[in-house]
Amino acid sequence: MRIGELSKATDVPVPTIKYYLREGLLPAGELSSPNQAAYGEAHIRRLRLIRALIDLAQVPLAQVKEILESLDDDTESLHDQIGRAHRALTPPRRVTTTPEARATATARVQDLIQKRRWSVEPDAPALATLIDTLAAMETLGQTNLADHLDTYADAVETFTKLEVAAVTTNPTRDQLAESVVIGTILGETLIASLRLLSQESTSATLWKPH
Amino acid sequence: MRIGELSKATDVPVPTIKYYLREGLLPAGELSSPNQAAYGEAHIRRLRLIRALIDLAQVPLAQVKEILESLDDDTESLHDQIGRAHRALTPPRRVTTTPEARATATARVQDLIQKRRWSVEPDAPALATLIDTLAAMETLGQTNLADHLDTYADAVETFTKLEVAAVTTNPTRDQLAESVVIGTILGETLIASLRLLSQESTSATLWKPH
DNA sequence: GCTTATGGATACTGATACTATCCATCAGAG
DNA sequence: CTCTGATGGATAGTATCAGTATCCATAAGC
Repeated sequence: MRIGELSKATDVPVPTIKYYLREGLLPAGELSSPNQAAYGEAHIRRLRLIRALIDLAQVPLAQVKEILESLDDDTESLHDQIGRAHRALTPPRRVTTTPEARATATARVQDLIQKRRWSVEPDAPALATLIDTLAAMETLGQTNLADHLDTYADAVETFTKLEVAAVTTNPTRDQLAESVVIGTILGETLIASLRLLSQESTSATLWKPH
Repeated sequence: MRIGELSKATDVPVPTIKYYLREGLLPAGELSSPNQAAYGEAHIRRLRLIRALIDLAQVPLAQVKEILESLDDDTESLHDQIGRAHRALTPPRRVTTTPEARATATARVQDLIQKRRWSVEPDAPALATLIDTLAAMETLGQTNLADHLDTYADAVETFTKLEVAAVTTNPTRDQLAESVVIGTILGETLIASLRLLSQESTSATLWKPH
């Protein structure tokens, strides 16, 4: 397959494919002569994955690159690969909330983690985001949701169990890793859009004028 | 309060506050003379809300503006205000999946909506995202999750019920609208980070080397 | 042999979210 | 009452991101 056909198959413009090749997101095709390369099915799959992560999950290109490198590196443990995917989903934030709100939020989260016997690294990226979010809700005078943290955590544990079960049926380590990463990232988009649909429906019945 | 104090109170640099004023995200202070304006508590709140939406929920500035305008416009129905928040969370995507995958996904989603008696506009932004996400999962050979759509939908309905209950205790329409919008947007960040924590914990116990 | 496509390199673009600078004015300290 | 530093407003500049565009020598396929 030449680059034009790859472009047609994935609907990604040729210059964009070239860009991904330059950036190292896509492995080079097999060169038969200095300006002739052949691409295969793997390139189509990879390109589709890249676009799904960028377009659907809004993962920055640099993080996509990291994730892909991690997936291609079979010396890395599955746990570390997941860690990278997580980091891709939680960009570094510099949030300001009142120190009191932060303290309350931190305590609440620590409590949650302890009660659920979750084993979480203290520098987990999602930990900071969770604390910041709770603190922001508090600062904005929106405490109601935080009071139901436990209910949220229950639901979220259900998701995780489901995903682990779904994913461990995968035969090979490679496929497993890819499944987990796709599930983690696209799963988030899936849940978010489902939630919006459910909200819209509820909003329509409760608050739609007339 | 002068702009410098506002800056100190919120930890947002003065030039950034000026920028938000220019862009119409923040209402102007009360002018006492051509170069002297006074800001109040409302400005602090507003600024904190803006930063939470931008930093935590990654909502683009232009969308933040739209949401705030909608919140300030009391002729708009709550349902429409929620609609705007939803649109802010679902940027227009141009995704390519195989037509077959799209068809399957569309049918699946229609089925889900019908069975749950959700009332959703056919052009709801989240609808397209959900279909695209399922189609992408299918195209990427990751069908497992989609088979549990119903379980996800159950959990998500729980969220919505919880949020509606939490929010309808608000006395005034204004506060209600703000609560709903904050809950919708920051709630997403909350759920996402909780999910990552749960995943990390599971991953640590299952797959952490040694 | 002629048109079109290709790989590779380099340069340019548009959007986003700020920062920086300038300036005339003004408040408050000394 | 003067001097310093902040302020409102305007305009210009910057960094990052994610591509697009252009050029060129070479190769494919009719």
